[in-house]
Amino acid sequence: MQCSLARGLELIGDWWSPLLVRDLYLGVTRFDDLVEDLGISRNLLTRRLQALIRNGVIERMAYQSRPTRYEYRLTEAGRDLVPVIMALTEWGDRWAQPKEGSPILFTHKTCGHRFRPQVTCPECGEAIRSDTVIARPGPGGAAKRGTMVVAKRLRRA
Amino acid sequence: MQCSLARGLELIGDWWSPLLVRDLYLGVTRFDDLVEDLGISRNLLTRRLQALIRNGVIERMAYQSRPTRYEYRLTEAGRDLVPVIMALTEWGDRWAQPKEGSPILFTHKTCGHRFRPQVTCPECGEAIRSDTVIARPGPGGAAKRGTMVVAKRLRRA
DNA sequence: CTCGTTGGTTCAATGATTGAACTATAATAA
DNA sequence: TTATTATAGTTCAATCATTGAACCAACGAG
Repeated sequence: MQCSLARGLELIGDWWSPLLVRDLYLGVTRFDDLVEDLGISRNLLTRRLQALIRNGVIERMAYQSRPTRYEYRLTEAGRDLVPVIMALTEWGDRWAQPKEGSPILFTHKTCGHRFRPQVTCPECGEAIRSDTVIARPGPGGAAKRGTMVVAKRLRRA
Repeated sequence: MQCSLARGLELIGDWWSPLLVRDLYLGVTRFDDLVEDLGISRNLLTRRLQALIRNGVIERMAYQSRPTRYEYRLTEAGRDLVPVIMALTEWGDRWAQPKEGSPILFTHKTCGHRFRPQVTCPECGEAIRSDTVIARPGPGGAAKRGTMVVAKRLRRA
């Protein structure tokens, strides 16, 4: 597919990948811990980890030898994905919150405040909303699968 | 599952839902247009749309009668998801870009600038990074499926 | 020399997804 | 009148992904 979203989803667009990235970020980095934490079946975990490695989001490293044991780490691309996942978590928190309250809270080291992640425009610093953004086709925009109708419509608008 | 991310993913955590939300946002709102644009099979589109309606992300509205024809619209929850999807698109653009360049560009109506969506801390306005955030369990944090190990680890840290 | 720990693999059963063909309603054109 | 087109789906068989449970292998500790 042509669009950045679809290509992003090709890398991490299944049910488990975002949860795996979150767990690795939070320090749950070993096979058996991931199985226990997420309740994912072991063979699927193997496949998902391999796919994420292929896609450059995580890497597998030995943390000891004799016997060799491995853990999984986020790559730069993986770490770069973490804020996006936090924004999604925040959305989940707003629209699908359990009665007990937020299961997770974020604190920003830099400023020391507890905060809720927000997607903003870096030019003016304001939070963006669906009705304050105009989307237009870029140099790579084409009418392929995933943007057949969208590409036409963006060009018209 | 307990965590906000997992509950968010329960609402839109499959391959097609983010693409559907994006298309609805961009004005591709009709069944046949969605099929054409995304190349999704028709029966699956039916099921995904129904699921998104059940989950409160979109709604189905007649846009004409004789014959009655329907289109799909984002609800408030759906519109609130759009910035998150833009952030994910931006990530896809950074890490899985095609040689042709960005397929899509965003302009902020409010300030008039072309921009790349960024996830920030609203307290200090800075972009957040995986290493400048501390995650801690909130009032609803519990050691259930999806946070078995994570909950323990967060409490310790 | 057996047990526990870690990091997997294998396999059968189930569920999701695909692709193609088909249906229904009404407006419009010949 | 009848044929055609547009929209919004449904149905069905085949394939693919996911689940759950059991099994395997390397090594260290008791």
